[in-house]
Amino acid sequence: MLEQDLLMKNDAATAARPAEGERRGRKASKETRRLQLIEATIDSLARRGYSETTMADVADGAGLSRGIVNFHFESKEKLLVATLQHMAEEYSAHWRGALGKAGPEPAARLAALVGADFDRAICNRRKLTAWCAFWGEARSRPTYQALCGASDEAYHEALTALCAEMIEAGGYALDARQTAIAIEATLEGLWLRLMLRGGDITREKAHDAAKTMLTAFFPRHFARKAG
Amino acid sequence: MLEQDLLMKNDAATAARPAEGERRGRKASKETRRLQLIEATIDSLARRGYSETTMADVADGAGLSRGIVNFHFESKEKLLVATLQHMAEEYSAHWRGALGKAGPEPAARLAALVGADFDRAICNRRKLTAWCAFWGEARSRPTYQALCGASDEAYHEALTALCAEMIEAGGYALDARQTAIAIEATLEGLWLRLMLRGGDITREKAHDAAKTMLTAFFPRHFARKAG
DNA sequence: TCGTGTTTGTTGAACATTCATTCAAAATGG
DNA sequence: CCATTTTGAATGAATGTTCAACAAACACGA
Repeated sequence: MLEQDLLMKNDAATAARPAEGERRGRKASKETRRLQLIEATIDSLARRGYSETTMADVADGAGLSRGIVNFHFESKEKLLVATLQHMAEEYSAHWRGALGKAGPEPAARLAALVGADFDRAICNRRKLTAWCAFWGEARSRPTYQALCGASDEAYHEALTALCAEMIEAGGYALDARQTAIAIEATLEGLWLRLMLRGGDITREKAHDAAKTMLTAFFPRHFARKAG
Repeated sequence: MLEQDLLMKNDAATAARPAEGERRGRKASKETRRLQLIEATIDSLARRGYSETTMADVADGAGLSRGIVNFHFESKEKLLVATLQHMAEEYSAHWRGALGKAGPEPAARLAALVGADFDRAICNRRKLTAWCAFWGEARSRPTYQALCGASDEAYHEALTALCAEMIEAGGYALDARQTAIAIEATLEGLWLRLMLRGGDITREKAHDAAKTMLTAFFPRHFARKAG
């Protein structure tokens, strides 16, 4: 309930905000400060992990005083929920944008969808670590689980539809749903690998592995090239 | 939710009870008690998550007093490291065992390796949740990162070698290393999905998705079948 | 078998620390 | 001058660790 209200507010503010008025009015200031604290929270999650992220560290990271977080967010729990919500919205907007820019060809759209996951803006150590921190706590916190799942719901639909198109167009002997699940799992798994051993594998190599898999599934649409 | 809680409770009860007629109370050997506490730790991680796992909860879960953990393990940190180590060793022994039982055929060995990941003994909610809890903290704790990575090192080697055999035998236009990375990522991603939305997908369906992916990579070795 | 001293394992309360939260007071801006 | 925002110290709760006391197993001589 409350999370939804916050979500609506964020969306409304973002949508209604003119390109000019950044710091005019109390509301804009308030939203700016909230974003600043959310960014500091992501920093802290990435630097210290979930269990060692403290209100004091977030406040320090934002260069503000200790009590400020409880003023803008009611509690630590709500700050973290807002942070996860922010990341989920950013992720969702990102792949939707990538899909919007792609042409009508299913193969190109699929490549765009997969490529979006490896964009610098989304796929960097800071964000991946924060995501993984939330995943680690998701099982025991229904709110996190719902937020992680909600954004993927639409993603799963879009990907399944694309796979179905590809299968029909190319005459592949594949099950669309299972193929979509496998692709999604591979993408998440590659994120996990990038997170757990950033030195071992680069973003580009992970993207290459993802493209290799796409080629394996849809050889008639994607050209095979050496890694 | 309710089912999950019940499942967790059952698991906890199992761990706290004398498993397989092992001796409890005073006569329990040092190693037995350590294992008992490690199991209670996995229970607590699965039930409450990493950040809310406390020494008191572990001790209660094991049916022992508060100070006992600091006697057998020096500190909370060392208890958690020992727990992760225990899980890593169990995982390693499991896939090595599966590989040992498989015949000499590369395809059968590959199927066995992949199938091991979806065995009940390894792939259950309790263990997956505990793994994910550690993953969430791994980035900010080098010790965890090393322990997570160490077990996968050998796995990666074995899988890459198998892929190379398959590629040569079947004349596939694939890069062994990249294929291995993609397969590993898919398996980990499927684990993650099972963890994050256990109600949405079953262990069997995840295994099917993995087999679908194997078939896509090596169509001449694995028969294509629906479902 | 018994008695006795020693080692080992266990308990639970006390302690110190960390941390989220509260709030009165101060600062800021319209 | 009023409403809003920010500060920072105080507060109280939670939690990891320590430790003195206690109990069980053990060793060993009689």
